[in-house]
Amino acid sequence: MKRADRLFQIVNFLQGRRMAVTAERIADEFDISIRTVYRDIQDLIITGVPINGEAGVGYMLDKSYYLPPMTFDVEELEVLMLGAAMVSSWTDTDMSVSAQTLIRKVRNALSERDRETFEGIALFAPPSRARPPWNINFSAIRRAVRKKEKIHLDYSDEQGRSTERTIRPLSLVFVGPVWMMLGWCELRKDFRHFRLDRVNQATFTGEFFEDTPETSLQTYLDSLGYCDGLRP
Amino acid sequence: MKRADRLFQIVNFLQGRRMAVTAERIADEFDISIRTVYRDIQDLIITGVPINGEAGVGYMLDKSYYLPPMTFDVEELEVLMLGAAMVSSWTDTDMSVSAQTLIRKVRNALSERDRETFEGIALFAPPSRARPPWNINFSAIRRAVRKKEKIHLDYSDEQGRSTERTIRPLSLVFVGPVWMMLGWCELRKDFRHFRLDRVNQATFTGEFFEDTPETSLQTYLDSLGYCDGLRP
DNA sequence: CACCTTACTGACACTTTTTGTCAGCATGGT
DNA sequence: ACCATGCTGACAAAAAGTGTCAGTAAGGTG
Repeated sequence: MKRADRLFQIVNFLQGRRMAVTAERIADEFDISIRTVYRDIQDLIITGVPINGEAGVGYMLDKSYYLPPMTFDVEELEVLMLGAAMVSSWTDTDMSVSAQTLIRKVRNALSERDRETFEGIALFAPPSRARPPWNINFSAIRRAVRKKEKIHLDYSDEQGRSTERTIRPLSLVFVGPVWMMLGWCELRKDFRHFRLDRVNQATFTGEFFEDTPETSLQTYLDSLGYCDGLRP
Repeated sequence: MKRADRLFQIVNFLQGRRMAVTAERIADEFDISIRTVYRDIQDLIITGVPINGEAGVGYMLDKSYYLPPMTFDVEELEVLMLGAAMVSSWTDTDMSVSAQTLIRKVRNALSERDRETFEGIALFAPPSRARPPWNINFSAIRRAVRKKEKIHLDYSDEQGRSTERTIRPLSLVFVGPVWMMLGWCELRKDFRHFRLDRVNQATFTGEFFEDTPETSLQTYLDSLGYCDGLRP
């Protein structure tokens, strides 16, 4: 079991470094010889962990997230499947594709018999009627949230008046059939939310922001007393 | 690597048998000695796989689903988190709890740095307004779908007329803010769907059904030309 | 180009882990 | 009481993992 453990740890070690790591560094870390590192890495790759090695550089893990072996009960796995199906129905094409991939991956990991259990638990009528169409890239917004990149918005308010402002995107909020972006508005100096279907144009500024005590998502949540576990 | 592989396979082997399996049976299957089986099982348990052994009986895996180590890209993991959050907001309490558990499990499995990436991607306003409340147990219906147990329904149709019928539950369908149950109606001898918020009473009959070519979910889907990947 | 760094491979002796065998105890079911 | 089975300890044999060394290939840099 010693080796198996080490293999997990190596993945963990590689994960969360944006620079390449040399075999020597790994050997030092785990107190093993470089030769053994090469052997370990090879076995990891065989197992399907997406590690890339380059001579003269080192090792890098593909920007991917490694989950160790886990067990779920029926309900949890059902949530996973249901959730992915819902996402597939209610977001944009890019994400829908990812949702399908996720579902396929997980299904394939189950034994034949278990797969049947999750057959047809839930279907989703496409929300084409109810959902107002938006014309900005959903995926791009999620990326901006992750990277904390400011967005310049051309937005129509309830009265149809068009305004422009720069906001710090903090989160996406799904309220009915409508997606909204929650952000800190630099114009109003306050939290605001923007319906995606009312955004005329979104420009990604390439400017990044840091959370401050006044502008952080946490602050907003606290101000709502939003502690009921609805946060992902 | 041989042993690590076998450990996975043993879990796979245990999974999907409702009767207990003896160590001897496992030893035969993998062509190893019984002693080794005991050692393997112990290591699996240490790793967290929920295996129960009883003297005089054999081994049983808790009704749980084991996922081998997997890698996801950002998008896929985001779908998982988003989906679970959506399920948490839009289904009943039981399932909401499972959704929270799922989210917690996955978050814990990620490295500290990665966790931040998935902070606050999406929030969900509780759908209390839009969603008509239902008074039957969502979880129980899902169980009936899984077990293929007939349900006796007291249902109010669009005109408010109350009818009773026995149906074979096939799937749950989420159409807007509304959940519906898709089933084969034994009264009408056809597929029908029933809004959960219009169900007055549901009785689980304890009677089970087998899919037939005429009454299967697949048949229904085929009749719709429903092949756009929206199925979980 | 020369030179350095690093990934990668093969071979072989050495070390550690895994395995099978055997012997015995504990427990659940009949 | 008896059987089937889980579970543990000990020890030698088998297998897998490891370090060392020697060498090749592929990036990067001056």
